[in-house]
Amino acid sequence: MSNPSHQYRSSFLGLLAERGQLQDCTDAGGLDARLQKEHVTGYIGFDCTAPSLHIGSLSQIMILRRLQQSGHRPIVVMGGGTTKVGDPSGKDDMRSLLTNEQIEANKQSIRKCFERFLTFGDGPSDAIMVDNADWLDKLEYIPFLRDVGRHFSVNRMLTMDSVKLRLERDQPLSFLEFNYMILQAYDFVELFRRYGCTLQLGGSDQWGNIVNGIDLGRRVAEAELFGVTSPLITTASGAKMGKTAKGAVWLNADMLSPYDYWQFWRNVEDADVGRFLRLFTELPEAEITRLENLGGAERNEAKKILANETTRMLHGDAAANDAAETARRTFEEGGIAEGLPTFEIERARLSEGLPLTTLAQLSGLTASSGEARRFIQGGGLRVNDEAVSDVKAAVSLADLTAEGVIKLSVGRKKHVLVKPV
RNA sequence: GGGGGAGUGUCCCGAGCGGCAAAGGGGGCGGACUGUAAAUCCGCUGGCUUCGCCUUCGUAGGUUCGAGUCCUACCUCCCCCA
Repeated sequence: MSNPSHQYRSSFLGLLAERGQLQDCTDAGGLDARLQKEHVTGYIGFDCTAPSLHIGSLSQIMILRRLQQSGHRPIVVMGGGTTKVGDPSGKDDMRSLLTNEQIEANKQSIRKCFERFLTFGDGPSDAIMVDNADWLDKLEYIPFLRDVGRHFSVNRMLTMDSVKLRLERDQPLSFLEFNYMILQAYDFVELFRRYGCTLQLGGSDQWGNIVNGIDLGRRVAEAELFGVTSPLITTASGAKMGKTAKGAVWLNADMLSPYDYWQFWRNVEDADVGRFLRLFTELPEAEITRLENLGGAERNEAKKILANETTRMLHGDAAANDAAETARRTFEEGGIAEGLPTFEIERARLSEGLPLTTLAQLSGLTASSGEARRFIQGGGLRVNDEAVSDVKAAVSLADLTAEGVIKLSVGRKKHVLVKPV
């Protein structure tokens, strides 16, 4: 249920609604009033299951940013504690357990990217970052059960989607994971006590966890807490956001280059452009309306703007400009742009002549020489923009272009420059 | 504790009388068509020094000329009984 923005008086809820990031809300009227009259502290928790967040989390990050822009205080909660337990929501099978060392390393790696989206500090609307391991690790089992566990009915826990879906599909659910919702609920209460946090935000799959936290807060702390969820973001064709052939679309530059990040946004489906501009940029509504109504090939202009804006926000102006320029030269001029991935090889090896399949594999263009062979057979591999048909073709210094490199390509979009050294 | 069932190509789902690099989907990638889009059609979707060799079907052994397929033990999960 998407609510028209005019229903809300507070700038924050109005903004979320306008941007398509409002799915559900507990006591919308009460929260709306609260947001108008005081600084509200709100949080979102992030798992530490990987060394980087990916764009599946980007909508959540944008929500925290919008919370801050609306004058409120965001808390980024790193799930250093809850990741040790594993959230069963939306997953069919049990995740393999990460070691404490892995979780800690992931946490350190993830935290950096928030600085690009939020302003941290000590002011009333400055963001703070905390790790729920700070309090979860120290819990004592029996006292915790008596203080918190008694407020949870197993009967009701079994009806929560995260649990119910597993059971219905005969998928295993360990007792460890079963506890996740209790810990997340407890997080909310702990954040209320420590920071006066009264709002939890999250994806729609977190609704149950959020409501549990609100209930628990009322029971153990007489707190009036609120919850807001945002829609699960999918592409127009229904796929989950962010999976590509190479894997997830990571936010950390060392996991996915700014150029590839830019390309991801440049290549979204037509039908997604307007929605993504609203979700992932801060362009004004009027401009987005104009862009999404561009027809035919002009739609590409809207995609470039989407790519520029999203890349700029994550990686900065310089990286976004570089990516755009590299793309322009590669695709619009069909030329050779320095921004493309470059592979260096000893001049001597090249002078002897090297099988193309080997070079494609070495340079990382293809995963194996066998894959390179298949691409050649399928007419998908090019040297200096010319298709190669001979599986046994060799490459040598004679293939250097005027720029002194050899451009290898697979498909329209994947290129590597081979440079002799 | 007892009985029954399941684990297949490291993207997923899923067939598989002892001859299997292993059916079929989905997804992905490449080609054609386009606008670096969608839809459609075609092809590919273990590795290598490729007329051949090597590694794969939960783990470890065994039977066999030959095992994903049979036997034994173990691990994990599901269901039923206690």
